[in-house]
Amino acid sequence: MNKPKRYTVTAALIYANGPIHIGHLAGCYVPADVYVRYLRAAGEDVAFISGTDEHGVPITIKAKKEGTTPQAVVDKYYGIIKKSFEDFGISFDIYSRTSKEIHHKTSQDFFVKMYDKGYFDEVTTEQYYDETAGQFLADRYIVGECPNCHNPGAYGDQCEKCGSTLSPTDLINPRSTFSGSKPVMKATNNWYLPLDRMQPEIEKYVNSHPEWKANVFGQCQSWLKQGLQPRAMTRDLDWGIKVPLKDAEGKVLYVWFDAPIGYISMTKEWAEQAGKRWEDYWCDEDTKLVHFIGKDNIVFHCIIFPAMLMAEGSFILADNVPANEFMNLENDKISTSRNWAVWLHEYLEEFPGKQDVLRYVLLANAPETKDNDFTWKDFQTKNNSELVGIFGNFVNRTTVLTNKYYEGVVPEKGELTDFDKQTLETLAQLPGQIGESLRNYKQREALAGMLEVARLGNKYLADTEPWKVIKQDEERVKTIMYVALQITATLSIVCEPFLPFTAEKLRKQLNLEHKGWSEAGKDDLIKTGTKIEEAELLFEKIEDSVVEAQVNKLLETKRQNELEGKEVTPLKPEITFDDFAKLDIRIGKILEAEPMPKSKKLLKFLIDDGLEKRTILSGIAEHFSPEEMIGKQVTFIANLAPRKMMGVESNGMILMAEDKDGSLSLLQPHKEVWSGATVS
RNA sequence: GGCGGGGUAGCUCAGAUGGUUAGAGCGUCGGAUUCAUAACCCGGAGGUCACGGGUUCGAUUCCCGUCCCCGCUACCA
Repeated sequence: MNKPKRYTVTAALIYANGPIHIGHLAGCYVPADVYVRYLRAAGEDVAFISGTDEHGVPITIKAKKEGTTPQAVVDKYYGIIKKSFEDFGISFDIYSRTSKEIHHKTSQDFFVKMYDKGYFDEVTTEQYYDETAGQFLADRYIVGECPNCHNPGAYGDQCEKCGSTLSPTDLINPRSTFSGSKPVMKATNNWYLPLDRMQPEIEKYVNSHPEWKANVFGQCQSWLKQGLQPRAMTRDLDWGIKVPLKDAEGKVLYVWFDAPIGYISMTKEWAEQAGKRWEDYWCDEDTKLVHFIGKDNIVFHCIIFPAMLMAEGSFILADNVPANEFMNLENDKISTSRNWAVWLHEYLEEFPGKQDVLRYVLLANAPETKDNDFTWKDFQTKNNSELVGIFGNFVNRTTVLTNKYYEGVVPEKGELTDFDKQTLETLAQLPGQIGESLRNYKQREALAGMLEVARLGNKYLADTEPWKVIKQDEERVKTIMYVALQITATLSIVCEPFLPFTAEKLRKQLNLEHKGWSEAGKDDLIKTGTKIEEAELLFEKIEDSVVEAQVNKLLETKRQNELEGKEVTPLKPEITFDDFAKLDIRIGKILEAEPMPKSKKLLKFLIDDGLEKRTILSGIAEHFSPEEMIGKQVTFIANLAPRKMMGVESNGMILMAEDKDGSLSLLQPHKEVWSGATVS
């Protein structure tokens, strides 16, 4: 697009059911903030919008677990999350929430408009219904026995023990978590967005943006190739935004329908406060809309939300969706449930005032093209060698010398040498380069450019050696310090998007006003005669013991996880001896083993059961190789009804014990027995 | 298995519509220096650009195949 008149920048609406960690910051919020701070410094008109997403089933479950209300849950986390963002200098123009009245109304209007235009298909499906509680049950509200691993506490969407993805109808003996009663199937109507019919338009949109990052564009192509499916935009639930139609009692908008509309309703809220027209930011072709998100949201922001916007008809579509990949922590995936994370509120307690250090490290290592790793060792190194050694040190050298030679007053500029001119020329070019990188979402490159300014300063001082020259030529030193001070002044501008707290400190130290990006690089930013403050360190070293303590904390978490990670599965209901006697459990010997073609999990075994050779399939390919299984004695259920999987009939089931860490062990007799031995 | 992303220096990562010596930071080794938080500055070493084929005058960059890692998706009696 041509030069936009204004920018609407959104950062993902975070789900209000937990605090936030460095992964959120690295993947989405710091990049968004850097982009926005740069645009503002460059004089652009920007609206920076985000908030919490407060609807959906997981929040109701969390409330139930904690014995409180969904509203109490979202109130609590809205507060915590908002504070974390403020603490880290994420400069939203508004940080709101989807529980606001204006959001409910905006979402409903949006829905009605699509409805009136005939965009939805009304579809009747059979869903589980709890007659005692008088409500339909979301998948998560149904528990039962997992058909795969027979864990009795599997949920309707997933068994957390074996990881299988389930549908509620797969569960054996389903029960409602509300009343414990057995749910019944009941017909219900919901409204579907026919993404399948809209595919051509969506494809046209996506394909008009080949400049999107490879991970984003590729992910979209993956979805499009598989073919889009109609998607329900309403749910039978009582927590959320009411479906604004007659005969829609007990139905709410699907959380992924209302959440992105939150960007619009929050813009409205902000515009009202700020005296702006929200339409300028959402309905004007000259506005550039950019969504910052993590890679888990790509499909919603690049396909579903644009489809909704197209259907509604009055809005612009995103010009770019610069999604980052994920940030790992010490070689392991960040996980809230396993407490494998650096929580922002904890970080600030342990590293008070060091927001910029974390911002810097997360940016320097931002997962722009692939998943990246955050390690405390690297955190220390980046702090000590780059922020302290290069950035802080240069500023300190300059301010110390200025105070020493001139009592803190910026000296006059004399005759410039060729080297001075060359340095100032380089200085003049860097801000433009950094800005260019930022506009292209190359933030790591931009950050390196920022540090390059400090490097330029260090080199300038090393080459001009004012501490030596002062002994022979005092006049010359004035010019040298003048030039060095100009570099610090430019630094205070170009570091601002990345290190806002440091920028503020530096400006104070130099007694410099807040200046725009276009001023950066000029050779008279800080005027002769300006009094600067005493040198004060911008960053301090981080000692080995401090990062070791953090690593130990994580190791402790790991130990805790191993201890607590698995709970012993509760006992199943009592059975009689006759029930047991129905099972025919035997020992057999594996004669042949081979992987099932086209399957990641299944192995195919030929087993000698004493009577004959039978084929058994088992989903253990991720734990055992076929070779190591051959010749082993195994325990299996011999009279289980045959079942065909991937075209091959399986006659029985091999028994395994699952250890705490999820690894599997064969159940074997303690000395070799004959094939066909029965177990009783 | 399908679809997508990735496999480049000890580490973390850039890059190339195919073209003379493949880059950065950190680490390491050596030098210089003392204004500065033992910081800074200069220089060296270190890569068969996952592997095997193909197209080409020439490929690490394009094509095909294989292997490995990550995500989504299917299979898990």
